[in-house]
Amino acid sequence: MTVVTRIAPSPTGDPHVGTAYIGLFNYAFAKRHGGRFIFRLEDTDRQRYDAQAEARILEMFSWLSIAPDEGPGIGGDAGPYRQSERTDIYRQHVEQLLASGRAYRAFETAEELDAMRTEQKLLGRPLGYDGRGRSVPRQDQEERAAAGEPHVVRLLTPDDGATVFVDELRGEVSILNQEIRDPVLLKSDGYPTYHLANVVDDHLMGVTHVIRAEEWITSTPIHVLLYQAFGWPAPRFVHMPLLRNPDKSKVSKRKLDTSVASYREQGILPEALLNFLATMGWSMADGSEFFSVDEMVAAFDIQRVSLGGPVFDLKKLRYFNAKYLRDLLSLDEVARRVTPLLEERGYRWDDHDYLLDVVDVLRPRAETLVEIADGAGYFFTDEVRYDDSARKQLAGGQKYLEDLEREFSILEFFDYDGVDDLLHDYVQAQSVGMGKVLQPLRAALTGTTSAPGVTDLVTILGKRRVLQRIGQALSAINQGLPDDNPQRAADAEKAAAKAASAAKAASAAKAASAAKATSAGRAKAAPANPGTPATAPADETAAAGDAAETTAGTAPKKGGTATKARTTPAKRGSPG
RNA sequence: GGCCCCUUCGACUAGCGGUUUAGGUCACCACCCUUUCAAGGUGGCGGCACGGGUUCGAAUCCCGUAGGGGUCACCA
Repeated sequence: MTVVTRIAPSPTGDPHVGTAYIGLFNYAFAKRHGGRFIFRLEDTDRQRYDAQAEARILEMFSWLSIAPDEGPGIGGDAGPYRQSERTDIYRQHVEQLLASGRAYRAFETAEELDAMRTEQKLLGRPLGYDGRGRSVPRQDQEERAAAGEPHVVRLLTPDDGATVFVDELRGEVSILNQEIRDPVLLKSDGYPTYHLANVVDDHLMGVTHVIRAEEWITSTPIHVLLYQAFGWPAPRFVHMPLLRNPDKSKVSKRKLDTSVASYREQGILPEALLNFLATMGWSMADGSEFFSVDEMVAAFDIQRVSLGGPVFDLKKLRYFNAKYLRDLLSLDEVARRVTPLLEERGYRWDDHDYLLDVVDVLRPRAETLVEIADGAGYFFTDEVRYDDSARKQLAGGQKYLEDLEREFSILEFFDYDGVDDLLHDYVQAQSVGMGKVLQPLRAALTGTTSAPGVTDLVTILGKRRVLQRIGQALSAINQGLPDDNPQRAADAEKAAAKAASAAKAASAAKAASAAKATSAGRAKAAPANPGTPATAPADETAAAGDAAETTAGTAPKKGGTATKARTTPAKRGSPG
């Protein structure tokens, strides 16, 4: 018997992490046993139906590389795979149950059922359908149905005893039949309910293992009863623990971001999401925590699912993502994936090695693709904005910047070692701390004080841009560091506006208000340095690459940062 | 509330009667490295929900209690 599993989402909102989660385990189980994984659309709720959803869910699985073997738009022998296209099948099966007396037509209106529930609540009685429709004679049921009276079809369930099934992870689960209240099989709109469609389809599609979320556990007896009513063997059941919000309730978009597309937009990698999801309630026997889907499949054992509901922890997801970004994926791969994000921001470069250098120094400091792209600005545009800490450094670094401008301009070998030696020599000659000199330089180069190593920055940016930026910084210093902080400028603008409105009252205030507006305007109009997004200086990068030949084999410095050891064009040894 | 499921550090988990002074990871803290920020290294904090049994021996088995979750729709 070949194993067949399925993922059966309903096309409602955004593709959900829970769907990805259950899909992953169904996929892993099927593949581990050489079986098939089916995608089936449970679109029987016409009220909540979202026409976009099907394509988006499929797109999600495609992004995750969890490929169904059968499904809508994919094909397969057991189609159609949209339940809305199988209504005839369900109707036939309902007829069968009606004929055998295992189901009956019920004519209560929604209002009547509401009233029933209200009464039950009032009397403190157990909630649920009380089976009142059972007493309508079959003859009457058929006549009323034939006359076009709206109705549903309900499964006739036993009142006594219990229905037992085996959950592969929990063992026997037994539920008293009195808890099962003649569930609706066919709705008055002619569409089947989940229970009917699910059982009929799982049977017809040859599903051998139903792997679904724990929330289904209490309705499994309904399904078991249905299989019995049809005279079919039931599949095996596996109920996965429910993913949880931080407060332990089941994941919901009210309390957590449950949209896979949203994580994708945030720069989460599919590999990381999957790996993270895999560790929710499951672990590798050898204890490894980083593994691909293929590795998971190869080692998959459903019995290693743990039953406590795992909390979906954003921090850990981001950690996994960061791990993939800096260690598990190749530099080339990461570069390939940030490329569209950089292009979106209008950044251009014409030397692929330049991109690699940039990504190489940025990725250990980022947790998502978006963070890499967001932090890459100063590598692609000369419009450097100085933040508060940067201006502080600049203010005290004028002399060093002037010196370095001169030194760099006469530096012949503008590669990692050349720059590094120059910097060290200079700092030593000044007999000051490294930070004293390098922080102002970093600020001039990037506009921030938290950035990659200065030697890396200088080497990657290249001589021309380094000199240009130092020049820009020096003129900014000379102009008294005009305030180009966007936040501050905005604040100033706001203050000016406020002052302006206040000025209406008092003419005496007019002059002051005008002055303020002027200063705010100047601040706003004084970006540190005009400039357009520039192209990476390919020549300089290439020059650095050439020099790399001599140092390519250099072992990482002891105690040095990993970044420095393998980062720079020089060290990476990429001839332009 | 009835029924069902679950219960190891704040979070994810390893553990399936003795190899355990309960291991790993994230988070957090400290230190190291260090030109900033990261990364990395080292160390630390912190847990078997509780109570009974069974057993020579229990985190591991049983019962009870407590807690958490799910479910009680013509939604899935």
